[in-house]
Amino acid sequence: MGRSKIEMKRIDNRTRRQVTFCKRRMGLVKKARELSVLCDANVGLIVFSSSGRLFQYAEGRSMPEIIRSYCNVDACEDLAARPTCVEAKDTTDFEAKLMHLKQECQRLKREEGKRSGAAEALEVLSMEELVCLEREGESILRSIRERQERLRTAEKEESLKKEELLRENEKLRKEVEALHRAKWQGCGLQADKATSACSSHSISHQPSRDSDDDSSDSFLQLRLS
Amino acid sequence: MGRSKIEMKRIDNRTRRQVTFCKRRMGLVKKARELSVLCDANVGLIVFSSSGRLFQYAEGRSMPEIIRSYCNVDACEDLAARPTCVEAKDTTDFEAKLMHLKQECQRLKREEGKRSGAAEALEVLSMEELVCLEREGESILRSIRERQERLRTAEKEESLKKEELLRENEKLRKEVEALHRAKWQGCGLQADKATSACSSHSISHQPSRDSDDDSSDSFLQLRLS
DNA sequence: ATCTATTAATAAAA
DNA sequence: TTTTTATTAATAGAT
Repeated sequence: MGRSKIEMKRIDNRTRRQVTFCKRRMGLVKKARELSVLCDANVGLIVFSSSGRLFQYAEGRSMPEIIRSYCNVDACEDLAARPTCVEAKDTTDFEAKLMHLKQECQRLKREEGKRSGAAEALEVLSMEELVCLEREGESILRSIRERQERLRTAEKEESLKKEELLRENEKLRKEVEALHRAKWQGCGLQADKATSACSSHSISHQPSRDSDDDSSDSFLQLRLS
Repeated sequence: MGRSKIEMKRIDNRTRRQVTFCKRRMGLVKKARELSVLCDANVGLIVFSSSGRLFQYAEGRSMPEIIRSYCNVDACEDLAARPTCVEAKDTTDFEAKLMHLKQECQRLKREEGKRSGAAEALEVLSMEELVCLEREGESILRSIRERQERLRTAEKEESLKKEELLRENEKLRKEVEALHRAKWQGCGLQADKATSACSSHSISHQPSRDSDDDSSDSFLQLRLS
């Protein structure tokens, strides 16, 4: 529902994805509330955005209560079944890895912020850095356009080749037709048979309409000879 | 949406309530899936019908994982306090966090690749995506240039203000000089002393050369009065 | 954030 | 229940 239908896959455009996330998250919460109110149900909704932010909604009872009920009814069995100690083993290792990844993530996000042209990100840059970023952006845009151009050229070539093939096909078809006529003329065969045999071999995009005129001519010639 | 609008309160009719519950529950799950797919989010949905039946839906990760993440971020202290769960919780949680961060990192790297205009990254994009990227790039360049423009304007304003200050300073300096001269004339003091006293108070970037012409006028007027 | 053309969900009926 | 259909609601894209 919207100005156009959208494909059911991850939205590539970052901005579009964020806007959609916000809108649909609100829509989902609204629907959850309606289900809870209309049908007297307990609903718990947990949403983690792709950046890891938590959104939650609980109606009827609090989220912990709902989760407890959930754990009693369903899962948590295997959770409870785990031996008390999976050894707080390489927690430090995990922590180190986490730290490392977090830093990497932050760096990437900063880069992304700069590249996404976010006002706050640009606000802190000096003129020198801005000029550098501008050059970079221009170069990227150039590559994008080059790639587009190459794609377009390739497409054009394809269609040219196809046209060429069609033309050649048409030419050959006519040649074959002519040769067949000449042959029938020699053998005294009828023209209509020849025409049908011919068209079954050629790929033609126009219905063989004017074959009447043509064949009537040759028919006339045949009679005269 | 339906043959008629319905009031937002518990549906009294048991049959109607059940039918609505069934339909809306399915609708809610569909919406949850769509949010998850379109926006790359992790969604967990728990629904208890009024008769206590459990329905659940989890996308992205399993419900226990989502709940564990939820518990870490938010509440559920007493759930975490279960002795059996505590030890297991830590490492699995680290694992979940690691996984999440890794995914985030990968996503960011992919984005960066696209944005950096790397040939390999562009090679795999469709014309549609390329056009989208081009628009994005153009918009970013626009923001960068706008920011540059604003910086330049601010700089220009600064320098104008400075010039203005300089001019005013010069004017004031002359005025003071003239007044001093008038005073010395009254007291019979010598002019050279006054000039030196004056320049020590003013900030001037040009040597006080033409002070003679100006002051000579007022000097003349003073003499006449 | 707000608007609106469109698509999607669904209330009632069958 | 499930399907159909007349309506209302959600929302994609634009502003």
